[in-house]
Amino acid sequence: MTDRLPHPLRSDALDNRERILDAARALFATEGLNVPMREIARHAGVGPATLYRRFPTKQMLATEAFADEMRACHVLVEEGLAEPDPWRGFCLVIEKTCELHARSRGFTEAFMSTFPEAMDFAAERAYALRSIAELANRAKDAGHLRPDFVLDDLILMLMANRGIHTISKTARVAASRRFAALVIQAFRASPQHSPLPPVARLSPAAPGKVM
Amino acid sequence: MTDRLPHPLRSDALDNRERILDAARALFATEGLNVPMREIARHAGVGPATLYRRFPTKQMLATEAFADEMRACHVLVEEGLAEPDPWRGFCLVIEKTCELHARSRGFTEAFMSTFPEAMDFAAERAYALRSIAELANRAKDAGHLRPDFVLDDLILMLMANRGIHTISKTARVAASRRFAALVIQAFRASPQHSPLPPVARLSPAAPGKVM
DNA sequence: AGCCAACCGGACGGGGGCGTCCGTTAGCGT
DNA sequence: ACGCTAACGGACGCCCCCGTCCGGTTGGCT
Repeated sequence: MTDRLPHPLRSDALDNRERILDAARALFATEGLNVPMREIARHAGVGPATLYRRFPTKQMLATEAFADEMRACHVLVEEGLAEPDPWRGFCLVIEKTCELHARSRGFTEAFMSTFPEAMDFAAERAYALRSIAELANRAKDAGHLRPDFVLDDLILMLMANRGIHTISKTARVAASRRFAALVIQAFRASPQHSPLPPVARLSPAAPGKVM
Repeated sequence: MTDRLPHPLRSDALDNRERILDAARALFATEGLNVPMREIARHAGVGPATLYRRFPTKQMLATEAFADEMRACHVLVEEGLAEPDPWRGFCLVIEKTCELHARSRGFTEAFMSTFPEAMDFAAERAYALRSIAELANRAKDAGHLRPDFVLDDLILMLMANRGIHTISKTARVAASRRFAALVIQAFRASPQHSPLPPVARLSPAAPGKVM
């Protein structure tokens, strides 16, 4: 599940690889994607060359390091879709997504910023967005989601949730929980809401050099 | 209104000073506070030494560069307070604040992150928050703002609004307008909202090195 | 046990930002 | 018109990060 045929990797190499991934996960989570490669290497007790040998580019490292989160994201969306009540499913997805993103600063950055080069995340992200759009439409039909909701609003919320990455981790997941609740309140259909200002195209987001 | 007595500044020096501030405003707005000092100098058509002579630290430069925004922020809050309907005033403050922050990435960073060292912004920020708290209480009493709103929720929203700084400026102010509308919807008192998750302490925000 | 290839990490050169020094230029007061 | 001095900016040394090369080490197979 990890590598292809070319080399089964020697035992010490495989051990290092694992320690590198652990260090990367920890540092990406707390510091974001901008941690120096060498810092990761140091933290893993490994020379810079070894790090570069295993993961020639930071992108490849990030892809492997965030595989778990990526899977969690996929699962979370499917759970939302499976929920019989679409509005409940929609809420679940928002809550879980906010929490997931609150837990790792690096994951948020990787997930949000369509990478400079092609990124495996893009496909997964597209899948998630498509599924949520489906869910949103069902929730609208059921009359629980405000009719003027558009998918870009969700992206807006994800970008916004990204903004809370300036506080300690514990406070952050608490904050993002409350944030999710407020977001849900904002999206809930209500007799008293006034028309929303027009949407802005967000999708071709220029991420401005993340890696 | 600009400098103290020690030196009335020579004409060319004053001219350079002005061009530096212009460049700083432009670059801070688009690139954020992390632009290299030299880039500002280059953009102003000035040597690095001149820049450092006028503004020994980036913090001083930022303080001067954002004086207008700071004033605008002050005025905006006072307008909100002056509004006869507190809920309307509250909404106005949110809308205007979001727009103000959407217009300059650097201002958001400066305003939000209690600077590493003491910052003149802190006082202004404290004033704004105090005033908004006052406004919020009035809006609660009038029954338009949800009773479980706390000031930290507003900070949360500001931090979130900061998250949208990854898109082009035009799209950004549109996005932040819509964001503000959604935020207002989230804060409005409503019979159907469920209890919010507990707040997290945000104020002693560890900004993690901004300058 | 012994060998070989896979693997390791220290060291190197390049690039960029930082804050400061100093020889030169030019504003301004007489 | 002249000179004094504030003001200028190119150049310097420092540090950190980047990605790669190479001589020494060690796992694993025979």
